[in-house]
Amino acid sequence: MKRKLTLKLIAKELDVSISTVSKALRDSAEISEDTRQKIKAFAKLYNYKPNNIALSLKNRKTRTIGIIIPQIVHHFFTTVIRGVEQMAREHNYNVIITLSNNDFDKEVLNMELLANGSTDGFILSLSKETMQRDDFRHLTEAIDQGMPVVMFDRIVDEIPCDKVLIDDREGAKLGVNHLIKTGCKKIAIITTEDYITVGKLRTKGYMEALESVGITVDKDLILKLDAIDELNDKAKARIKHFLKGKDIDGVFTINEIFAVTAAKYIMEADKTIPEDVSIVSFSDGELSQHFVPSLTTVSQHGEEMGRKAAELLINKLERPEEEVEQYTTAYIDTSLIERESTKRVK
Amino acid sequence: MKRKLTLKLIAKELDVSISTVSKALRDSAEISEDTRQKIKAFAKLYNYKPNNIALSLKNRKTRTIGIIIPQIVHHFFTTVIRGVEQMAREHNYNVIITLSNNDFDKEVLNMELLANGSTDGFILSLSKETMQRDDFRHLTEAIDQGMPVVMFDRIVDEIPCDKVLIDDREGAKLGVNHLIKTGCKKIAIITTEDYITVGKLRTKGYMEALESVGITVDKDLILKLDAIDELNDKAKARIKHFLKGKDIDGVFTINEIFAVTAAKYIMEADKTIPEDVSIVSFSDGELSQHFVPSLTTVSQHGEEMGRKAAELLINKLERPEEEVEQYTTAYIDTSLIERESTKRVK
DNA sequence: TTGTACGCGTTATCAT
DNA sequence: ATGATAACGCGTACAA
Repeated sequence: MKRKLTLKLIAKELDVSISTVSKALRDSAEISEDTRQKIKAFAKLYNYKPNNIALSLKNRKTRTIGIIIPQIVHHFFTTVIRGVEQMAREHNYNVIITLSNNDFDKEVLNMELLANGSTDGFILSLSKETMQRDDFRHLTEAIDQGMPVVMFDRIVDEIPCDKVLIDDREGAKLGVNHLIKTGCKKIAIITTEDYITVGKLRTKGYMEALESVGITVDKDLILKLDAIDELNDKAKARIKHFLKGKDIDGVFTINEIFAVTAAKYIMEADKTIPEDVSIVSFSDGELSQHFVPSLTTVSQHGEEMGRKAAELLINKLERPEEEVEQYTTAYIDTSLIERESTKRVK
Repeated sequence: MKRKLTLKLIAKELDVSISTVSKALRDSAEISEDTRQKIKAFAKLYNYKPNNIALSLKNRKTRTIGIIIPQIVHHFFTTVIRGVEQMAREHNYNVIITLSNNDFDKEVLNMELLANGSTDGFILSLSKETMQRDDFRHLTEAIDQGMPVVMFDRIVDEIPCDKVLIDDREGAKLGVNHLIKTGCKKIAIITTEDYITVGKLRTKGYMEALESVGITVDKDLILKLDAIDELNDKAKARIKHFLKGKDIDGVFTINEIFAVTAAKYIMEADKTIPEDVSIVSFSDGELSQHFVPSLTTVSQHGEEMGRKAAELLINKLERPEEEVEQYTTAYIDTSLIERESTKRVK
C-alpha cells in the first residue's frame, strides 16, 4: 500500500518547510505568489487532500454526525437519513450511519465507536432489545461525557437529551378515525407489547378514537405482538389465528408488515379489501405503496424528522460551551395517505 | 459541552505523568501494583475511553471499513451490510456506511470523506448516475492513493480492484429456465438500459435461456427501462403499455419493483398469477415475500457477498506492504426461491 | 517571505 | 518504578 501524500512529503520534495506548504495551500498572503503556485501545482498534480483524522484531532471537532438506527430496510429510516443528510450538508457536516440490527450489544458497540472521536454527536433510534432490557447506561455515559445526543422515534423519556417525535397517539387517531369515517364499526388493532413506546402510544390513540365516537373497546379485537420490524413464524401464526372467523370490518396496524400480513390472511379467507374489511397502517413505505390493493397509511414524514433532529444536534454543537443545558422535544405532524384499502365507504 | 477525559487530565488529577497513566491502563508490568490500581480505579470511575482519533493518527490505521451504497431501502443491500459487519467483527474492524442516493456528486463526496482518514478502505456499489456518466476518477484517485477498494454488484470492469459479483447471466438463466420448466412459452422481460451492467447481463441470460431451448427471442417482449431502484410515473406507464394486450404467459424482471408493478397491471387486466401469467424476479426482498401472490425470485445471497467483500478487503489491509498488487474477482452463487407466482405448471 | 515551535491524545522508546 | 520525548499530520502564533 502506497503512503498517502502529506504536507511533510510535499515540503521535503519541494525543499520548503511544512508550514510554508500549509500556508500556500490555504492561500495565505504570507507566501509569495511564486512558491504558492509551485506548491499548489504540485499538490494538485499528486492530488493532495488533508488528512481528516489529523484535522479532527487538532480541532477537536470532526464535523461529522453519527446516526444509529435499528434497521435500515425500513423506508421510514431511509427518509429520516435523507432529512439528516440534507440539513447536515447545508451546515457543512458529514454523516455516517451504523446499524444496531435491533441488537443491544451492537448498539452499545456502535455508540462507543461513534462517541470516541469519530463524530461530534449523534442521532439515534433505540433498538428493540434495548427498550426491552430497559438498560440505557451507554446513553447516559455518552451524554455525561458531553456528547450531544438526539433521539427520535423510539425514544425513552428519562434520558436528558433532545428528542424528535411524532405524536403517535394523534397519528393513530387519524388512522382509526378514517376507518370510522368510511363506515367501519368493528375495528381491530394489531400492535406490539407495551414496552415498545410507539406501540403503546398508538394503541392508546386507537382506544381514544373509538371511545370518542362511543364505541367501547373490545379487548378481543386487540392483538399485541412481541415483534417489530420483522415477523417470525410465531407472530404470523398469531395474526392468522387472531383474524380467523372474527367479525370485523376494519383493521388498524402499527406498521406495514403487520398490515400486509393481515391483508394476506384476510384475502385467504375469501374476504375482499376494502369491500369487506378496510385496512389502515401506520408507517408509509414501499410495501404499502406496492401492495395490491395499495394500503392507506399514516405517514410519519421521516424526512422532516431527520431535518429537525439534525437541526437540534447542530444547534447544540455550535452553541457556546457555557450556555445552560436545556432539552427540547419536537413533534412532527403525521398525515393520512389514502389508498385503495379504504376506498369503499361501508 | 463538557470536555472528554484524556490521559493528560487523569495524569494531572493523580499527579503522575501521562506515560505512567498510559502504561497503567494497558497493564504494563513497569508500573507498580499500587499506582496501577489507583489509576485504573480513577479511569473506571470517570469512564475513560481512549480517543479513537488520536489512536488512528498514531497508528495510521482506523480499523474501520467504509461502505458506500446507492440506496439502502433495498433488502439486498441490507443483507450485504450484514455480511460485511459479520466478517468485520470477526476481524475486529468497525463498519461505517454512507449513502449516495444514486447521486454522482454525493458518491464523490462520500468517497472523499471516507478516503481521507476515516477508514482504511472501502466497499462500494456504484450509483446509477455514476454508471451513466461513465466517470470514475474519484475511484482511480482513491486507488492511486493506496486505498484498497472492493466493488460489488454494480461494478465497472476497467477499475483495478477486487470485485465481488454474482453471475448475473447465470442467475437470469436460472430464473427464465424455471419459467420454461413450468410450461411458459411466451416469456417477456422487463429490464434496464444496457448502461446498467446488471441489467445488460441479465438480459443476456434471458436471451440465452430462451435460445437454448429453441425459442427465438422476440424484441417486442423486451422492455428496457431507464430506471432502477425506483419507478417514476413514466416508467410505470411504459410497463403498463408494454403489457397491454400482449399475449404472454411468463414475465421475468430484473428487480422486485418491476415485478410487483408488472404483477399489478397483469391483475388489473383480469389475468391471474400464476394461472395465466407466471412471474419470476431477480433480487429477493420484502416486496417479493409479502406480495400476494408471493413472488418466485432469484436470490443474490447478499450476506455472502458482504462477507466475501469484507474478506477481500481485510486481506488487502493486513498483507505486508511490499507484496505485488493483484486483484481477484469473486463470484457468488445465485439460487432460486420458489413461491406462489410460479406454482402452476401450464 | 519563510521557518520554528507548539498542541491536539496516544503510545513506544529511551532516560532517570 | 516513573518520567521525558518523539512521532502520527495539521494549522497557527510567533520568530527570524
